[in-house]
Amino acid sequence: LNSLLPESGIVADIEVESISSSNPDNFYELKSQPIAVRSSEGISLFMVTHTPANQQSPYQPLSLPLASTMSSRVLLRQQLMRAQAQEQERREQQQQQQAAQFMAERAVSNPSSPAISVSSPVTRPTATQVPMEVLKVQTHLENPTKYHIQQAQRQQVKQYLSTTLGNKVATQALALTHSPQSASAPEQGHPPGAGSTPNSPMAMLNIGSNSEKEIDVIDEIISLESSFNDDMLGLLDAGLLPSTLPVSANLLDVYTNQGVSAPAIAVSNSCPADLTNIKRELTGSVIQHQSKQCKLYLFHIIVERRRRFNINDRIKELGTLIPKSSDPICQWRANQRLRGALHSLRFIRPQSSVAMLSESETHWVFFGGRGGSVFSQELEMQARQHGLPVASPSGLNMSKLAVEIIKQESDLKQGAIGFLEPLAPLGLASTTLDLNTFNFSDLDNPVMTFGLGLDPDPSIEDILMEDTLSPISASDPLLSSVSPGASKTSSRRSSFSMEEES
Amino acid sequence: LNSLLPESGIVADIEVESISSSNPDNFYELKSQPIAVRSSEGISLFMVTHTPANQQSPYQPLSLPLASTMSSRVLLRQQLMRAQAQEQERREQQQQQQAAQFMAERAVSNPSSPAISVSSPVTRPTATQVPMEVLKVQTHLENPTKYHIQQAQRQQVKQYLSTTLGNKVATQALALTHSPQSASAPEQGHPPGAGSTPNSPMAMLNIGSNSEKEIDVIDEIISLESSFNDDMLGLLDAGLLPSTLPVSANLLDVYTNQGVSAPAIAVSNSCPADLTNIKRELTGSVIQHQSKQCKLYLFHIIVERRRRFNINDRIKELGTLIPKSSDPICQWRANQRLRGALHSLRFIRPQSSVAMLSESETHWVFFGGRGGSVFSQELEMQARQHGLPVASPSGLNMSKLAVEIIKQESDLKQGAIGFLEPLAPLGLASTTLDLNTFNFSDLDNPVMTFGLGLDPDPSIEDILMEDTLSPISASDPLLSSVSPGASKTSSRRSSFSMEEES
DNA sequence: AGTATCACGTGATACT
DNA sequence: AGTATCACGTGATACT
Repeated sequence: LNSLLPESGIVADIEVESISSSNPDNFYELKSQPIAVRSSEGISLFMVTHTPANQQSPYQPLSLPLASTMSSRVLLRQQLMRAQAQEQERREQQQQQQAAQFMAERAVSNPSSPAISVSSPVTRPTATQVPMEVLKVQTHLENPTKYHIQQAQRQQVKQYLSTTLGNKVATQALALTHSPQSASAPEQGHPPGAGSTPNSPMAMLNIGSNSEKEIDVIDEIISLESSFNDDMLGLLDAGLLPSTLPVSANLLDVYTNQGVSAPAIAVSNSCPADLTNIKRELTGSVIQHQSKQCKLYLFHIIVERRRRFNINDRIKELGTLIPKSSDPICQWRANQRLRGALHSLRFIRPQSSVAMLSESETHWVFFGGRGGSVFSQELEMQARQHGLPVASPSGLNMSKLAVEIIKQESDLKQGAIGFLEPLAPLGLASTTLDLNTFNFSDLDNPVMTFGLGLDPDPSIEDILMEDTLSPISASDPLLSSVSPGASKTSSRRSSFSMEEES
Repeated sequence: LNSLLPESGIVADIEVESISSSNPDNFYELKSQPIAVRSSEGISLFMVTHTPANQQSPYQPLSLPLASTMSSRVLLRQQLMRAQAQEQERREQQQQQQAAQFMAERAVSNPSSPAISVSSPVTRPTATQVPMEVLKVQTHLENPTKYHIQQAQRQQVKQYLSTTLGNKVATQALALTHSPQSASAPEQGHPPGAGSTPNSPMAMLNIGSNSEKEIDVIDEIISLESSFNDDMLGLLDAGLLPSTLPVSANLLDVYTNQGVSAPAIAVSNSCPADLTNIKRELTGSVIQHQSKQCKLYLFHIIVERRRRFNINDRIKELGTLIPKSSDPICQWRANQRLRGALHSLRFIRPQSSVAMLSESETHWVFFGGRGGSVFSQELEMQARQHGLPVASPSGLNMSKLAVEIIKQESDLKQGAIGFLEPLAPLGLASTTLDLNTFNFSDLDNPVMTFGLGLDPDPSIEDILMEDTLSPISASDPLLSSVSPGASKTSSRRSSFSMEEES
């Protein structure tokens, strides 16, 4: 049985592939596969390893006559897809054999036997063969994308199938893919996603926790990963690389900001499993086609994918930091997350103008505080009581973030004057302002202004709800010619400054 | 002369094209053009307007035999490029004629006559023909991308050339492209970017300020924009569409958040000019090839482009809100901007745990404040003075963001207790804490804990400098097989929790 | 050459 | 059908 493990691991992967490929709302990685399967009879492009010295592209495009209008990466991709298709066909045959073998060996207690139907990609089995509970996903992501959910579904189906076909396969697949269910015992055979600490962020930390037990499984991982590498080719079938465990540990570090910070906040995780998965898909079948270009090509894809994940995870994390609106839909989109973060940062800290002011010649004292809050209301009231000049530009009302006090003389009278807490990170905080004892008349020639180009301060609720960022519509000038009959009326009011022309 | 204007506008555009295409570090839009020019002798694909009922793609791919492995959009793009190439050739001939005409009409006072060399794309003129001052860019973007700078360069070169060839062309080009120099009089003929309020954000508001004078120029814009539209085909050469000015006004509104907020902060502007430019490039030459698919195709490109710009602009804006590090390089990358924003938001507002706590059964009082600041130090000192239990988990020291006080009884003794300013936006602020009068012994059974899953609080300087986000390197597990001989030693220390297995 | 960044166009998909 | 969103792979490019 142990000798079958490498193959059985691949079989489990393929089974999920064939399930979801027959599913009408299937998944990203599949989009290239129907083409790839057919490409064996269509156009056939082979990679030329002795490329000419065309230095324009870093990937050194092939010099086939057809390639004059096609990029080198297109060729590389086609070639990868073709190799994948062949590999897929080969493994499908193997899998059918093996599925039959399993069925013969074990008495099948489950009447909806998934192992059979799954192995035939021609029919449309989907939900009828796999119980619906398996497709229910519990994730610790706050706003999971459909992408994420589908990935979780894939893994759950994978585990479900593996509990039927064999436990070793299951643990292998889960040790790779960060599934929270890897902590719950897979031997029980019940569909996952039922209980077992679903939302706990600690679930993420269980990755590879059982890895000591799965040396044989890790061997397969190594073979898949190192099949991608020229220099490790000699070790491919040996299965005794010593640096396996640190590699798995690193995979955790990467997605938790190296453990330095934020253990409780949603660890960046939108698609970490896919990185490994897709790499396996990309690399598992091209062992025999390795070259320098191919390596660069795959490296670039992986690196760029990682960059995207980093950015997206950070945007999602920003979404968790801004105050929640009543409508959860508002935080799903990246633009709205960023918008909320911008607003939150803006009314708390008066951004660049502070740094600018602190470096200027005149002595500025800047009181930060949120408009509408106790501080700014109090400051405004005191300012008015003392008859200070209050500049309130049109469109800006008194509920502003910042209150500036310009003192014409060089220094302030000693007292409890200083910067409020929000300015502390700028290194500008000295003492805490005590409103009870502070008196504006202690300053010589104070001048108080409001606004200074800061935002008006509607409630954060309004900011998140209203769409201040001009959703693309027919009134958009860029699209007005595309979608006719719009923006004729409402947008005319917005005037630009005509007074500028000299 | 007036009848020549539409052509001269195109000529100015082409001149910049040919300059930058001969420049080794040239520009994005050019990448497709060498192929397009050559495609007239290479593969020739024609668009079939009576597409079959292949409903898989929303763009209805063509049913050519070759198209089986190629996507519909690839075909659309190739066809667009081909049309562009033909248009380009036609305009180049026209331009050469016109340049000669201009040279014959006027005495050329400038010895480095750019009009001639520029019109021949074969040679390598670049900096020798155009004075270096023209290539110096002054932008109001705080962290301009190279993309932005090159765009500004293009426009400055465009204006420089137009001051030699004719003023009308200059004003037309600038009215389209948001250049800050549009306010300074282009008639003076000196290279732009010298003085004239370079960094003022008000410069952005001058877009289209001279538009009243340029009705004839706007005609050309209309013809370019509406050539993209089926329904406006009848008006194409008429040049009397009434809704022109609102469209230009809208273009401003779109990129200033509809004028509601943030007039002084860097208005989102990374590439607004390009939207118009590229659309002109895309559409100017495909007048005769319009169809439903083509419209959808271009619409999708524009919409997606806009989404990208929105996200990027917001990320850039976030970069202006976080405290400046001494090294300006740190803020250039999107990931670091987001990282800084995350950190800034995190230590000011204790994110979701606050909302969670406020809704819980037990009564929590939460004091926000930055670690190391006066408040938290003071709170810590007082807590220790009163012998309160202080929980300080390993790895977390006292300079933490949050200080929690759990009161076991239902309500607090009345006093000056409340939430600090940073929590006001959550609606949790009641009164201001006065440290001078507040006494911890006023609370019944207070328990003080630090941490609560909040970040350790290094200085913002450290956060921005250090790369806590695991830059992609050879030690990356995903890449370890690609780049051999790394991550053997250092990453082994990071352990995962082995205690989980039951 | 290794390790990144960015803008881009593309296909799939969601919500009216 | 109109108007969006997202993840993706790709080419160009930057910095060692």
